[in-house]
Amino acid sequence: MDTPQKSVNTQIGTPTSKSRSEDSPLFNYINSLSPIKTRKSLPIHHPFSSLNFTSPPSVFTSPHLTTLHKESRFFNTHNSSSTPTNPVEELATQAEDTKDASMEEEASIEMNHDDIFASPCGRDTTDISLVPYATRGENGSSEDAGMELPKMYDNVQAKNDTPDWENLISNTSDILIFDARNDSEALGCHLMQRSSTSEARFCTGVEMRTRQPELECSNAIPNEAVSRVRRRCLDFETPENKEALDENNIAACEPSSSRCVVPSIGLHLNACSRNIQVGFQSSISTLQETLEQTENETRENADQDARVEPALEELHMNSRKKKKLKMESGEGELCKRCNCKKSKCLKLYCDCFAAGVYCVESCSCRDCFNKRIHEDTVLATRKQIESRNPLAFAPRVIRSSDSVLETPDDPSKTPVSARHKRGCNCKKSNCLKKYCECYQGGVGCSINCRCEGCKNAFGRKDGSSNVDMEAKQEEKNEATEKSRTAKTQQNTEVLMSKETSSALPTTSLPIYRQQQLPFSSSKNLRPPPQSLLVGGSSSWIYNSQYLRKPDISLTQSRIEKSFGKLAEDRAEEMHEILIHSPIANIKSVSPSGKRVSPPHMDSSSSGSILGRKTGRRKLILQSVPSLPSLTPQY
DNA sequence: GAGTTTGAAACT
DNA sequence: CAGTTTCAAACTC
Repeated sequence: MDTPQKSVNTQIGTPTSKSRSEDSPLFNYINSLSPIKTRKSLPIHHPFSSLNFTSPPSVFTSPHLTTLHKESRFFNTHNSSSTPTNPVEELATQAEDTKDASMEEEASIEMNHDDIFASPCGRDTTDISLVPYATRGENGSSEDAGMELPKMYDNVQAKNDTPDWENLISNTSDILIFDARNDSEALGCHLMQRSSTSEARFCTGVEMRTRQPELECSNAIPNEAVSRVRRRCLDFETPENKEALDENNIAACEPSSSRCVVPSIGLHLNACSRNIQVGFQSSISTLQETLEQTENETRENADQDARVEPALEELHMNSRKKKKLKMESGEGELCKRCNCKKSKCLKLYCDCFAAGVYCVESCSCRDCFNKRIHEDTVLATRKQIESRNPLAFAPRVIRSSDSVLETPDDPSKTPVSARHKRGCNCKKSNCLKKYCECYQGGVGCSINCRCEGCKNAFGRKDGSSNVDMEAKQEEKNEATEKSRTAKTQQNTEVLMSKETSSALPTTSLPIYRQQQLPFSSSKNLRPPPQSLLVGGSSSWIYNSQYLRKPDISLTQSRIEKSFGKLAEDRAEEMHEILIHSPIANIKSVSPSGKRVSPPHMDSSSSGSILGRKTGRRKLILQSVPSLPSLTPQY
């Protein structure tokens, strides 16, 4: 199948240089003398041909191979940049801010594994927060199932990149036509690639191919640009910064820093979102021009969001009044501040700890051990808690249609787009106050809940949810969806750039699964502000005030929304990995059974999920063997 | 800001 | 597994 493509690629790969030389009498003469010389030039003219030949479209390619392939691809690409006639390289050059950036790319790429496996807190902020705790267990054991995720990322990414290059070659003409008007555009396209890549990450091989047309633009730019973006995201995670952060054991919400995140299984957007925000902010500065192009649309989206928001906003009005005070003090809700007195911030009582982040100076906790200096203690404690409940640090709120799959046999299940995984146990609050985790998470109660007198505004346990509100939201969603679809057709580039914004975080989150945006793409349902954040108590990060920011901040909010979804997905993924991995034997249900209801555990639901996401799930389980880390653990 | 309420988390 | 205790956030005044 690839053969014809190869030949075509070979033909169109270097049209200009070839035509010149081959037409020259000198060439003919040389050719007659020594064909070897002619061949010798081929690698130069077809720097990507070999890549094309080695492209393994198979989804089930060994991760090892794909990883290696990816690396080799990168270096090939990098080497190819020395070929001055390479149009790709020209575009890459355009996309380069500095030459140093390109040099950093190698480090960036190579840092991936490092970031994933090695660093605990600091350098990792973005990545490690999403790395399963098991991934870097204290002994660095690779037996943990969590290890699979980073590899999966590499695997899939490599698989994705490969088709990109295939496409790149096959669409050389497009490359030549493509004219990135500026760096931002180029990067934007690249980011688009990242987005598409990330989306395709969970597609089957066939799906990935079908998506390729969307990648044409990105094909015009080598992965260096992408890597550079990633690198930029990691700029905040340099050892220097980490040192600085670690010294004070804070990171928190200072704009220039990232909050230290406890490496964990948890998907704690409390930290992640912030990290993403910080990291992406850097990228945004580079992509500002691109974003300006999308600003109008972004504002429109903001308006759309605003239209959905009020109903939900009311529900949180009271709490916002108080939170506003925090916001005014500059802290806001982007970072959680705990107030623990007795738990030493080493129990799930502590929001910071539960969110997988270290406490910060602004916390009011006492005898806090949830600090980097006590990393060992923190990790040990986390491990202990996870041994008791593997999902202890997993998001509590599961959003999107997955929720339907959680309890497919539940007729009373409300169409709310998210569910609390374990369900609440409210007795007196009627699930109308933030005591209720469901309500706090902005989701309706479900059959998993054991609440009494449920009046959850987001959906009652008995199914008599706030249908009107949801129906309206659904209508708005559909309308928004249609309008966006139209916009997409009108201006694919811009939209892709926007989507890219959402996808970018995952570029610096190597192991993250990425799907559709939680509420913007497939469903524009604006979640309750707090529900945007999975991870229970961390939800509040997404306050509407933050989300309401138009321009770039809004884009960032989309990132965070995306991340919320990612976190959920990741949690599910972890969940499944837990199910299918050796540690699945760990009791995934709490002793009482009331805290940890494993909605995915039952055969029907898990089967449904697997059925729906069979491709990637099986890919996770089957194509990613337990391989030792390629990089040092520290 | 102090005190109360609440329900999750932890413990027995 | 059920009941109890502990805990900190949410809430009220």
